[in-house]
Amino acid sequence: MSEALIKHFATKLIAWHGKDGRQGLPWQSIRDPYAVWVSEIMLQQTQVATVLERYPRFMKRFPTVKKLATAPLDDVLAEWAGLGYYTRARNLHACAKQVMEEFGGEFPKDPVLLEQLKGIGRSTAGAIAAFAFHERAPILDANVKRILARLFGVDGAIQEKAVNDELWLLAKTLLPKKAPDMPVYTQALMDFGATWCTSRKPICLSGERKCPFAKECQANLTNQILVLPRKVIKEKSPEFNCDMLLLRHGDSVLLQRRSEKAIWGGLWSLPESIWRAKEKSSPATDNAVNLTAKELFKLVLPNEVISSTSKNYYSIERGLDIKHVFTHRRLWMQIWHVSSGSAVKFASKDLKWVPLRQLGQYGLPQPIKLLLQGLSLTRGDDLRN
DNA sequence: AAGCCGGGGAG
DNA sequence: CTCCCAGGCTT
Repeated sequence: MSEALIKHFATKLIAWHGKDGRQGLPWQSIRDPYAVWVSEIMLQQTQVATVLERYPRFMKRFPTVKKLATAPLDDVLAEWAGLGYYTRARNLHACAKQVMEEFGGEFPKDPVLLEQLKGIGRSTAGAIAAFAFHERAPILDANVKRILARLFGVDGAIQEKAVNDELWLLAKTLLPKKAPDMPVYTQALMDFGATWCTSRKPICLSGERKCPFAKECQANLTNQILVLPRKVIKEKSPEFNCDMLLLRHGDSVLLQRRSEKAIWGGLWSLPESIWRAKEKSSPATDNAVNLTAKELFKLVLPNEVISSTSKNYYSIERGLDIKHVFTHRRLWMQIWHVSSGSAVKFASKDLKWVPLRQLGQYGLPQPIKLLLQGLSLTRGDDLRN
């Protein structure tokens, strides 16, 4: 039965980690709760290689929870730009304020209290409690779900509440008895899932190494390694078109702050039309798109007209067609280059002329950042002609 | 329970 | 291309 496995799991896993776990990741040696917290949030749904680049930068810019709490949100978003899931950055900022105001600047060690903070769910609370405070709190991220579903043959879709509850109970049951083992145990779980018990090419199927749980793993014994954890299939993500205005005057480009509720929430981007269900490309629809671009122009600059004859003239021409893939959507962005003879002033604080060389100070969506970087490289081209 | 939110790497 | 991920929040 699995009784023996339950009893010895933590010990065996820690032994595995000593030999084959990942070593030397910068956040592994850290016990400062603030630093642990930042690493846990940044690592959510984000690749280790990416975090290796961005984590030291973030910590250098915001070395303490107080520095983060008192920084302008725009600075935090700018530092977060390119990492995705920007709600994390806004919650990070809000959580820092919470810690300053409600907890006197010190993170609580109780996972139940941690979970009350913005952006910290049950699993992240467990990770922070384990790493920073040696609390016997379980985690249940995608790695752990996969490991447990395979080892104990947990069938049924993991997004079902009953299955999820079962996995949480397992995670809690398997915790090491000694609190001081919590950091290495928690790290071992993540490492084992990330490097050995992987989703597509687990070590037990490649045959290169011998899994320490091979003789006890239910999925292995019943030849269901690639079937578990089971999940419901999601349908193909819908496709959209939209138009974007690349409005330039001299070395500056017009940026618009995005709504916090929208995708890329709170970031600075180009003025953008509504998203339309993707139409087939044809000369006729090309004209329709052009109309949308002109309406968009009218929305941004209600008192101006696109004309090459007036004194402060505007010209419009079709630019790049950029495809961008989200988790649940695919978007084709049609860029429209508009050049103007003068820099119109805007009353709205969400519209702003920004010199190309200052773009680094703004949080931009990744595809827009790349587009504007390309623009900077070819700076000197006169788009007005 | 299902939808929403990014980005990059693996296969 | 598709699938995956150190999830959490909203509906």
